[in-house]
Amino acid sequence: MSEAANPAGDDPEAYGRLALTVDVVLIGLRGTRPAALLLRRSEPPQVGLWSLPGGFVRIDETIDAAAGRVLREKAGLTGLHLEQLYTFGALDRDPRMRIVSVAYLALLPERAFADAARNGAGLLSAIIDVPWAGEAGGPVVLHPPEGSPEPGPLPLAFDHADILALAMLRLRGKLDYSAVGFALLPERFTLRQLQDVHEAILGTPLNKPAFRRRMLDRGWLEPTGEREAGTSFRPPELYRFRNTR
Amino acid sequence: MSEAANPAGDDPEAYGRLALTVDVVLIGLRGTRPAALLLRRSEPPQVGLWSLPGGFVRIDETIDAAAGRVLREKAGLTGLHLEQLYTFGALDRDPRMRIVSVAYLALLPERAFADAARNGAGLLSAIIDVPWAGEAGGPVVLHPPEGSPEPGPLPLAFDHADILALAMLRLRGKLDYSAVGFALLPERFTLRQLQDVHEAILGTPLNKPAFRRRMLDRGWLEPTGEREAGTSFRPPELYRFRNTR
DNA sequence: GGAATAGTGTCTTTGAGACATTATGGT
DNA sequence: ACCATAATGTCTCAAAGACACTATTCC
Repeated sequence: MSEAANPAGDDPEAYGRLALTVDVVLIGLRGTRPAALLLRRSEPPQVGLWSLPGGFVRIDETIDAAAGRVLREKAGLTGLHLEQLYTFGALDRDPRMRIVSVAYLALLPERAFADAARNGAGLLSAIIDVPWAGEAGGPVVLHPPEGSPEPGPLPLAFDHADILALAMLRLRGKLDYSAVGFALLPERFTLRQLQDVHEAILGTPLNKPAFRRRMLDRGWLEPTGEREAGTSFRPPELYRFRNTR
Repeated sequence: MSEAANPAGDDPEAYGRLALTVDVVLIGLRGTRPAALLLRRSEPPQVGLWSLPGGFVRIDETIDAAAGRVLREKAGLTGLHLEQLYTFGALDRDPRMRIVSVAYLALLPERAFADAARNGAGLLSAIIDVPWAGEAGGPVVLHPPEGSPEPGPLPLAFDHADILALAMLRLRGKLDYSAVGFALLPERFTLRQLQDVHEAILGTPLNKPAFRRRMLDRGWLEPTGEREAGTSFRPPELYRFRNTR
């Protein structure tokens, strides 16, 4: 901020205590559907509801670093696509105290997603159902994975449903002008897998030839010359994401 | 955030003191070029550099409300397009203390922009030159208005050049899939004015028939039936922005 | 050879750019 | 009548959708 006066002079303490946290939306794919990793709250408030992993921002770390730390501590993951989403600052978003939270989006390739769901301290994966035909991006509905004890849609704590909805919207919006799609795939992948990722996030089927043309014309894809093994049909070529820049 | 443990329990004070502010990028048009409203710093640190108007977020107001208050107190403006941009949290962005700042973008129609430049406490308008051919959006250069004492590019304080550059980038990105362009125009305007706005922000000339087709097909424009007065040629029709939703 | 999916060729449709032409108010 | 700009018609071109067809591997 940029007061002409010294901000240490007009004392910020006069404004009262305010805490800053980060909340991280971990998104990956469960087969052909988008999924998120969540924690089930075991303490009040909002016991039993599901929430995003998060933590306080320390005085000696950047907010980006805090998000990275949460990802490491809560999910045991590192080196992933991590981007800032939006900052949520409603007065009553947490009943305990005034908390402003910077939301982040983390994208997990299938392998990391499965690892985190297995090893992460209490992280559970839930299918994300986004019944959104229009641009608005309606309320997000979470379904527990197959064979889970809880049947219905999972209720989210605090304003985390808003955060998750925004994450999906952002993801959808950036999908075809940026390289986010690759962050959900392993290092080598087929064009069909890439198209599956796009279809899962957009929630709509895509035209195959047009999709191939677009992707190949982007110049982001590098053929490896190898082909996928273990198929009972013509094995597709494996591509690699070429990081221009 | 969403600790299973109570966040009041694992004490945020253990993490040290951290201040939260908002900084507002006020953007308008100076004739046919984008311009920003800035303050000249008169106290250390960074005396003489130019900065964005900003202020602390109070314990009892949302961050959106804080941005609105800054706009009102510093520029005497209200009821404008105001949207959150990004949150900046580098450790050394302010030498006095650890400050995390939520940046906002405010769009001013020509009239409000001129009023604020005249009446706002010390606000000065500067032409924004964005030498950005590619998507990256290079460093922003600020030129003082015509006939100003200072000649060269204006230096910005703290990380405000980054914030301004991001604001321009966001504006450019949202220009043709959202209605932000109208926020820089008066209530009634001609298609030529709208095209001028787009050209100023994109920094490139546009094709007239194509632009008209696109805008009219969007369904956002409502002809008023009136025409601009005082022209020495065929007077253009005035349109109004139709707020669907 | 059959099954199944990979990968491509081509026609059509849509939307944008280019450019010229017509329209209209003031002087 | 002339000027200046508004507003539109039309041709071309680029990109996407639709759909059919060929290619390749395993069995």
